[in-house]
Amino acid sequence: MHIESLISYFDNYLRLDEEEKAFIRKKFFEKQVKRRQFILQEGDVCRLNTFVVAGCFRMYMVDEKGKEHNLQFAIENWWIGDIDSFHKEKPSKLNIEAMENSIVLQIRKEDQLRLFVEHPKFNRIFRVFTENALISFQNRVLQNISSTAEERYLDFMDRYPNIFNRISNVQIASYLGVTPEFLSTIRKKLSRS
Amino acid sequence: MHIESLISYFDNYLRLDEEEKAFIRKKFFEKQVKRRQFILQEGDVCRLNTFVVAGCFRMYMVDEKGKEHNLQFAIENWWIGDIDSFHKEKPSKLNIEAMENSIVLQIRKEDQLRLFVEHPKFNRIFRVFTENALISFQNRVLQNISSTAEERYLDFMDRYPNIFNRISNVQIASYLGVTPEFLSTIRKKLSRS
DNA sequence: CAATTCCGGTGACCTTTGTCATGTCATTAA
DNA sequence: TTAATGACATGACAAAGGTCACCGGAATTG
Repeated sequence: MHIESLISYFDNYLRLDEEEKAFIRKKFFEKQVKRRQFILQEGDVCRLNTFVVAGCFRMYMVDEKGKEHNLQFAIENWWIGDIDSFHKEKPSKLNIEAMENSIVLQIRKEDQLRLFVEHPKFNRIFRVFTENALISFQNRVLQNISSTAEERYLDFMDRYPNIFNRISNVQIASYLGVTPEFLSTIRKKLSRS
Repeated sequence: MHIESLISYFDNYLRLDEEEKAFIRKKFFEKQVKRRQFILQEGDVCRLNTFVVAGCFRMYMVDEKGKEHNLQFAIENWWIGDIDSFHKEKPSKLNIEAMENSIVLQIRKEDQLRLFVEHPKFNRIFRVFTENALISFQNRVLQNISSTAEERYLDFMDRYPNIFNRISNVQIASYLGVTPEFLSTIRKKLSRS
């Protein structure tokens, strides 16, 4: 049922023919993920590419002090996975955890490669996804080295209202690279303006 | 002459046939860039994808206070360009400047798209480039939100010795997101260990 | 429903990093 | 060769952000 959401999603980029749709229906499989469950844990190889149909995820790294650093979130119509581990088949240093009960569609690496070979249209579509992700991360790096934490917080609020409104401040602080206490200070200052 | 470097470079990824090589020779053109010259300036649309044959470049943004923030460097065998401007044909907010006399090979967007359509092997090769770039930026974001400036400086030194040894500390500081004065403090501390 | 966990805020104190002015030396330009 | 510019370091002072302990309330779990 949810597979049609994914087909719709691809159709927004490039119209799919029946053979392409059949391939999608055949190779993607649906999974229910409960809150606090993982679809990737550090040390494991990331063998699946994941499309979020419903719910919210965070991909994070735990540093040597045990502190968690959120690299990215993913909500409906977003893809998530550790592409480094996925393509190089090496153990991931990242974790992907459901922040609420979620539904995803997943495809194995070998099936995704078949998809690209047998249906080159997907090669193009996925390259656009990767490019868009790269652009986002470049902007994020620039922002991290040129803006204050307050500016980054306001920008996050503006840019991702659908995420901002459903995750806790602790998670936002981790994503921005500040402590929850400091974020609280920022919020207090902003509420006075 | 330098075009053969590029062909060699591609050959490391996937063996090229004669037709593919002919296309490369035909569509890429060489350019000499003097130190302090730009191959992209903010406000212009980035219409060229650039491969560095010799030399060193930096891609940076100037913030509203006039401060320059280095997003990335590029030396021999690296690609550089503002992919956001390149693909969406919108004015760039970035500048790409030669840090020393350099030689590059460049291809226009429409030729690159022809390359992908007529020679799908390049679609795959460039997707690998984009994925590798994305992985680098993800790691950089993680590092920026979880490490001290000192740790980032040491990592930069280890990871990019070929860049580290040919650019000034002012440029490194800008890339790391710290002031030159603070970097000087870090270096002093390190030289005492 | 009770116990536990998590979230959000607070405050004292500390560390990291920034600002600004200054001086010296190296490099570049005229 | 000289003048100008840029790089690098320094130090006093300031700002941004972190640490730690604590408290109250909301959400989650059993």
